[in-house]
Amino acid sequence: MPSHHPARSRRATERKGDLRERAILDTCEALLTQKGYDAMTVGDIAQGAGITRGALYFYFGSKQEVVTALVARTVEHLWERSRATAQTDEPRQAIAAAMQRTVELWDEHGLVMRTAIDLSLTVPEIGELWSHTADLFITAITVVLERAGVEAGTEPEQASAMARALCWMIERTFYHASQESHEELQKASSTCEHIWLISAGLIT
Amino acid sequence: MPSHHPARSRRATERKGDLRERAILDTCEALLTQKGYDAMTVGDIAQGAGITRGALYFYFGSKQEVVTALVARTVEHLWERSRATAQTDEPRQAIAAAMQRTVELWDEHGLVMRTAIDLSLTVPEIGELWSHTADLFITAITVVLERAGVEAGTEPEQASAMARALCWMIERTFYHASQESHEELQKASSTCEHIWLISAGLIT
DNA sequence: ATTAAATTCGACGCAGTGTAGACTTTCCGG
DNA sequence: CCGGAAAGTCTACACTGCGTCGAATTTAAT
Repeated sequence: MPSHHPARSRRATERKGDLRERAILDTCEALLTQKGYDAMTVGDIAQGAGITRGALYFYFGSKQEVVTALVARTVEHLWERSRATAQTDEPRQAIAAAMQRTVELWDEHGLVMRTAIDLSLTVPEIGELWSHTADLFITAITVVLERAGVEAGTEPEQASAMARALCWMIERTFYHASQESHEELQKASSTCEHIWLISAGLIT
Repeated sequence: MPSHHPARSRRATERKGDLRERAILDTCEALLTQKGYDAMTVGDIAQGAGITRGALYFYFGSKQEVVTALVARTVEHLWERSRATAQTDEPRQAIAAAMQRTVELWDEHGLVMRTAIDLSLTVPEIGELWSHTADLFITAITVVLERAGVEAGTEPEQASAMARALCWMIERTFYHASQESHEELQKASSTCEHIWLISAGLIT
């Protein structure tokens, strides 16, 4: 590993490189849609961004690093959006709002989110990023469950463990639905919301 | 594609090739544990099975084909086991039995099942196999839900859609837990069983 | 205008895949 | 028990894609 990788912390002023870097990530995202991770070559990305392979390696150390950066960019977005969502104390409203937001997130970033999930195993960096994101959701779900009267704690039938299972249910259900259509996503959302409400004891 | 691939339908009598074929799949499974799919090379598999790369390509057309065959073998096992499990009409018992069986399956075949899930996207053959397997589970869950009194139908809040979501919850929860330990798997099972029971309206 | 940093390029080496064709072993009917 | 076909095996090769190197060129600041 040479002294390359000045990919981080460039000037505050907008240099040509910042533009290129964004072009690379955008191209990567587009190619991911068209061909998928495996079929997408570093040459493809470089070409799409209007530079050569050699130049791309000035910005990123590897194909994995490119995708990791793309995931990081997207995940950043998720966190922002999540923070921005109005919080409410009323569990039913909180659940509805959370599901609504989740639909929007998957609508906009479904592809990158699916990619992140797929690569979590093989690219530790991405696994880290995604599991951290999941933790945020799990924590949020836990709070809602407890507020709705589910016993707090980490035992299998208490709020924390249930929140984890519900999170995975939502992740996987949306993962599949987002491959289909927006309509499927909406239906999936209804179903998940329903199970969440039941699990919280808010409907019988 | 040449006239290779006599991998299927060999003699009824046990030929040397059948033995080799099994050795290849066994080695593949072992290597999958040690290094994971990407790091595992065709050379590694061949070496482990005591043959050269060239010889391996006599049995399987590609690395993906090897793994697909391994998944197929494992999935076959799952189906057998599922058929063999005693059926009961009492929902509570049915759920408990199903979860118990699921724990056993993930204990024994967790690695291959995780691999199948990971490769579902990139290897259509495997995706097919796994989605068929999931359908079996979804159908089974649907039956239990309906028997427990959940309204039948495919709308978002009816049995079929709920069964799908519950199936994904179980898949993903076990996927993660099986990477940890048998204990985690047991806890995960309790949690999933609990949510399933609540969703079926069998406990409040 | 000069100098250092930023950026780009083309060429190279390496690893891994899949293919080709020759060679050996095993199977079986006469 | 022998001869040819089928089954199995090997070495060598072509191709693709990744990551690296060093030289050339552009850009920015002094």
